[in-house]
Amino acid sequence: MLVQFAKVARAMGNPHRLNLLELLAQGERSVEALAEAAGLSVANASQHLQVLRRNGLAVSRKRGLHVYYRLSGHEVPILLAALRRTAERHVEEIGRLVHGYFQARDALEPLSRDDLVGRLKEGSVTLLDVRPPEEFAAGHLPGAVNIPLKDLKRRLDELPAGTDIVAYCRGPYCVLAYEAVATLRACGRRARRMEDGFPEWRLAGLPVESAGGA
Amino acid sequence: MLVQFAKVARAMGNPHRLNLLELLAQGERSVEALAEAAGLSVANASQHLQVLRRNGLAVSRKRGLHVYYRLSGHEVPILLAALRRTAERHVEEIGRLVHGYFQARDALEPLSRDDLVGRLKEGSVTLLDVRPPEEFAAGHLPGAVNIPLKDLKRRLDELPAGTDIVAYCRGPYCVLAYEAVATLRACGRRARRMEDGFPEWRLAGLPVESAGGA
DNA sequence: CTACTATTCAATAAGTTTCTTGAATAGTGG
DNA sequence: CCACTATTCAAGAAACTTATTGAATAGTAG
Repeated sequence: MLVQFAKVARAMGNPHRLNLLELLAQGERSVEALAEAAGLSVANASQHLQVLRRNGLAVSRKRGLHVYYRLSGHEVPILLAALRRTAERHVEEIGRLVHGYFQARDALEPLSRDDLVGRLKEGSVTLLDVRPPEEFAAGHLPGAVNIPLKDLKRRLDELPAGTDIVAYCRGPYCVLAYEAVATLRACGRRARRMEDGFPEWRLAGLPVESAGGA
Repeated sequence: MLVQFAKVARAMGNPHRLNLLELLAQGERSVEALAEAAGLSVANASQHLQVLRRNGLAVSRKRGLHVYYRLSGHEVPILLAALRRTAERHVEEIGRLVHGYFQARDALEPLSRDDLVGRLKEGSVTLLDVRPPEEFAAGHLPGAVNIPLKDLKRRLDELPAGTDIVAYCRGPYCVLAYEAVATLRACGRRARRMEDGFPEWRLAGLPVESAGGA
């Protein structure tokens, strides 16, 4: 029994595979797209993905030429979150990183999911998704505007002037939203970041919109 | 960042270390005791424990000649539980085991923690802890009687005759309570098992009694 | 100070993981 | 059926993990 559990843990015990899992948490993608996004050779990405599949963390389906991978179920992001939380709390090396780089930016007034839901109902905020368009297309928060971080300065006028802006990205270890809020404030806008990212939102069972219409 | 997370995952990626973690979830213990319980040489156990410590999963303190290890915090059992749940759901090999050996025994009427709390208030059950005395001493459910599985037949008369017996052990993957219920029923007693074990009970913040008086 | 114990350290041999490379497979469009 | 593409497979070199051994360290009791 423990041997099997250890195999699953070991499947997560490689940074590239963790990276692939976080990418898969954004939605289904082909091997090629994943390899590209993770900065791996296709053969290598394929091998890592097979490890994830063999250990029940991901599943794949073939559609035409492409093989699409996705996470095998809801438990996987929960497991990833538990791993993050444990690692964060206990490894000093990580502790220093989190409380240096990230906590320095905590002044950016994180807004919890619940608070955000309330403010969206009031209509008092503009929701900004700063992830790349592919990820936005795969799924996003209802009503969100997509401006990838790198285009933000250029496309600033697409954001209504009067309202507060709430930015979100991939999750607690993604820096996109932090950068976006910093940028927006530098441009004189009132901006905050959402505490979590898209995967956590979906995980919480909250409504999601996607490009395909579904 | 991902590199650090991967290290933590990898620290759990060995069956002996998972076993040590489950033992540590029972309470603090010396290297020697852990080595003995896990069936490892002392040097080997020491090395595995150091891996756990280096990755923030366990901490140690020296008291006299002995070094005592324990889990580093609440997040660790949560992480272990998440790992179990994921592995259980998705690895077919485990699936077969769970639905063979364990589910065959599911007729042993598992009682949830909440139901148990209710029945304890009514006073309609005898609570039986079938773990070894050391683990019982380190902490147990309030009011529980400790009869290790191997002594159960011999000490049957210590259990009051009229009431239902609810047996518990180390947790969902521990077989002690299953065996105990089977044994008790074979002896004509009305017995059920508690769904989880002692670590889960403590994790849920429910009251715990221990030998030292604390 | 000496004998003794619990734990850790260091070295090594066997096994596993990882990345790279190039070839094999399977599905598509003409 | 052919050329083409996406993915997987296979083999090999380098880097890591693991269990075992025996020696080193640090604390206790006499």
